[in-house]
Amino acid sequence: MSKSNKAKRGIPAKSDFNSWYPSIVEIADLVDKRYPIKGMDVWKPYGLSAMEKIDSLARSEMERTGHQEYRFPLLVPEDLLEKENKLVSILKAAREAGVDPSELRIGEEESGFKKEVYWVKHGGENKLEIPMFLRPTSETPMYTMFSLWIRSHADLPLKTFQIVNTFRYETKQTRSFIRVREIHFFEAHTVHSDQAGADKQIEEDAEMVRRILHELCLPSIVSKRPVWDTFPGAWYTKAADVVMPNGRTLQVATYHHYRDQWAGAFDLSYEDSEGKTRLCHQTTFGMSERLLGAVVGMHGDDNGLIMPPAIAPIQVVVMPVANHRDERVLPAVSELGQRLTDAGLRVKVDERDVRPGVKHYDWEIKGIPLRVELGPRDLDSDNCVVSVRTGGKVEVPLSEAHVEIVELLATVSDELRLRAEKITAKLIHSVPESVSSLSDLIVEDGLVYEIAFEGSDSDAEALEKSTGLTLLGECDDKYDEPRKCIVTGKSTTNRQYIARMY
RNA sequence: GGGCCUGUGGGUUAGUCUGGUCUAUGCUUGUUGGUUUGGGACCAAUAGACCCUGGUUCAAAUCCAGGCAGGCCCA
Repeated sequence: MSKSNKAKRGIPAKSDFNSWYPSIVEIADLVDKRYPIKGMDVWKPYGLSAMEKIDSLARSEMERTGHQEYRFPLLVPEDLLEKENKLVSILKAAREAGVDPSELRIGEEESGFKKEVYWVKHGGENKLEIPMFLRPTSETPMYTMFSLWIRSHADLPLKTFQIVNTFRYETKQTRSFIRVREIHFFEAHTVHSDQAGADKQIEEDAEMVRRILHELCLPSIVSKRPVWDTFPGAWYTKAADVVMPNGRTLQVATYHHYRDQWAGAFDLSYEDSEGKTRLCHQTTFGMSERLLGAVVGMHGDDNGLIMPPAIAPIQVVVMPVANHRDERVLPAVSELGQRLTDAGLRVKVDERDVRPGVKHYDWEIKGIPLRVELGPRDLDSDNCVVSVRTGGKVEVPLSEAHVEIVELLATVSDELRLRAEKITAKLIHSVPESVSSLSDLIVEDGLVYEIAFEGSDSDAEALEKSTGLTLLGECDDKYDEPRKCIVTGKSTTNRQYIARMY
């Protein structure tokens, strides 16, 4: 017992986030990174279960808003990409023609995913006439089919989604859940008869993101991405970013308004009620396992993960204590376990023959919100002891346990939200108006900066160059009073954030 | 795209510079048995590794070449 300072299974301190994160995902048994391809982890049951809970949140949002689940093929023939490439280059040309050359960003390379996808070029020994690639996202395969399905205004709106794996050939450093080569991806694609329908869809997407992030107890910054960071072919892109404890932002959700740009490329049109052919308007909405990455990174602590109750694979662990001394214990434990299960909770009864301390540490590392101990002393006093993962122990009357534990879970969620807000607030530095030029802006590593900014592409580039940070875009949350833009001095209510992005 | 570095049991690590004493070290983990059991118990026994291919040499974990895998830095 004098060894209580023994390293907790080698978990580095969370303050050293860049070592803590990769360690914890393996120690908590979410994934095994030893598979011999970088960026492709093996999902272990615990991690997979947490991810499935997140998927369920997304599915229930989809159901609530009238989307239907599909599943499209993994392989895409190369020639389908031509439509997409043509679209992207047309848009690019249009943008360039309408914009002052001095405002153009250099380095916008040729469009398409060619370099970022995995290619399938052989079938057995034979070279394929038309190579195929593994989907990096599914616009191309889906819209090809949509154009067959949609003929009349009665077919609209078409609201679809799928949860599938997508692939990107990442050459940069990979990190579990955050930057991977095989992505557990959620994508919703909708088709509308006019822009107003798509506009409404974007609002609905925003609302869904808010609701999901609320369940995950994650605060976020929602911004409209700058033009150069807009998804290829999109009219505009909005994204939700979560600030990780090391001050880097993690994009966890995006939604794109395509207007009728993609529809033009994929011949997505319908006959309206007057018999006229019109182009469709489209949106997409994407999320991924990054949500789990954000949960891990935001809520975990020196002792391991902390799972938000909404997605905790196990919400309550019930463990017998000193059952070798008292035969009443085991029956009481299984009765309590059953009662909690009947109350709709995800419960695990841990009857392993190991010391209680081992069980506590095991479940603590995995971030189980509540641990219930039940032993002879508790039986004598008609109580049980509940250890709360966010801190503290509570004695709860046995007869009321199923009610009180549900309430305690809610307090864990509240506490996580509170902590996450605090962590985020500490990481965001609001640049005061007195800092009125770029040269006065001193950037410290590990922080996100909030600034008033309204300028051209080249102003933005200057801003990014001088700070070494990336502009997230126009935040949805505007300033109440106009402020001076930090680059141009123009008066604006545009709140923007600059940060190192993952 | 350019440069640098690394590869030893499940994890971590010593040995590599200077080839032989390596039949490869420590910790941790696993397994078995016993004593234990209200927050990481103890004792004993036991299992488990030099990335791959080739070269140099009497002799290679160690030196050389290539491959594969991984990491880091800069554009």
